Amino acid sequence: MSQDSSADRPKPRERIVDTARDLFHRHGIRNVGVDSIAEAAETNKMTLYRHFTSKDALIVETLNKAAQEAEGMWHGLEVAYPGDPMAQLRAWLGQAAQCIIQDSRGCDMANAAVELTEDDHPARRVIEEFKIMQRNHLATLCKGIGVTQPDLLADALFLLLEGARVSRQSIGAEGPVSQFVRMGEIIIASFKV
Amino acid sequence: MSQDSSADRPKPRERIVDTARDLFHRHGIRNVGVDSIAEAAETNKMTLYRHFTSKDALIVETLNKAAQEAEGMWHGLEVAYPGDPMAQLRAWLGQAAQCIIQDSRGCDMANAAVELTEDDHPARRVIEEFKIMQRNHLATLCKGIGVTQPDLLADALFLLLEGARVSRQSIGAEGPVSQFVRMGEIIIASFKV
DNA sequence: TTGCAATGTTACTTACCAGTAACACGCCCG
DNA sequence: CGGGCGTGTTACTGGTAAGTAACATTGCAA
Repeated sequence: MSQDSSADRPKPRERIVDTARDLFHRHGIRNVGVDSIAEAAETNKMTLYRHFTSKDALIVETLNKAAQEAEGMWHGLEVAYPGDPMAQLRAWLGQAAQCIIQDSRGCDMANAAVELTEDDHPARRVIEEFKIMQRNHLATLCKGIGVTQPDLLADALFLLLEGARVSRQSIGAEGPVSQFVRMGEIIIASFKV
Repeated sequence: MSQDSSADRPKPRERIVDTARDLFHRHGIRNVGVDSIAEAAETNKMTLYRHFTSKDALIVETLNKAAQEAEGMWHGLEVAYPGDPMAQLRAWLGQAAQCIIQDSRGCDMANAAVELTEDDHPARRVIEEFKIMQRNHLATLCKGIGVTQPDLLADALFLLLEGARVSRQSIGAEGPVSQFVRMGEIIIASFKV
């Protein structure tokens, strides 16, 4: 064991990314300085800048990590209900609802798009690709449950989730957001046959 | 006529609010400084601070003005199709679609909620009240078109619009957003009887 | 015309933040 | 044991942003 209090904690780079994700998520990207990140990650600004060329590069890295986790979530659904897209879709609905209720700060990707308004910001590319992937995952499931307009259903569910996550931040969890699962089920049912 | 080039332009206070709204909308609140606002409003920082005690106060004022305009929009719908809630709802759907397509920057209220993360920020109260009003307006229309679950329909349409406006900023106008009107009509139809 | 009220101008303070320089330390591998 | 490599520390630069002070100007109204 090292003389440090926390023996086997991750390396600085990983701590920085994880801490930055958490702080960005809770307070917003523009409201968090690199100094705070370094301090919260129990390291310092120099080490941060040895791993990332700029704050923007760190932002991109945190979004990439978020995208990676999301991919894992989709994979998890497929593993949990193999060959049963309807079950996967229901599970997705439930997980999304849980996420919305528990977390008041919405989707990091969508929030980043709101905060980073420069057209050529490197994060915008990551955000767009991520959202396209999410929609495609949904579309794949919808194509497997036997509806006449799977793409349109996927779009509807996509917008429903986007709306719920952003509304959670403005109108709270007791408004329309609380009906998320019911609405999802009704929309799915209305597309059947 | 005054010796100024533009003869009968609004007073500084109004110019400041309008300019701030525009800049906040286009670039995000945190990305716009009071100096830029004053300059773009063709006045100066001192005059700005004589009318508003702080940047936060100006933010609140811009959101209030946005809320006021939105109320005018709802009133316009009622005037255009008096006693015909279904026509008002369709017109609302069309106007919202127009707004989403033409403007890439989403809803000022929702965006402000993303940027202003402090729980006690004075703007959060304005934002929440505004969103509740929007949902109530929708619910009023839905109660007039003869559906079994008007509140649930209102919630669905509310989230649909919220999702479309926020998605416009991440995935663009050619994705799920492009199906906004169709999805709105399908959802309304699915709630009928 | 006088005089007040709103506006304009310049300059300043204070604070924060992104990014860098120079140097010191400690740990692991050979 | 020695030498890097990653890390820590301090201090700094340059820029920007919120907010204020003091003074000049304009315009309207009595």
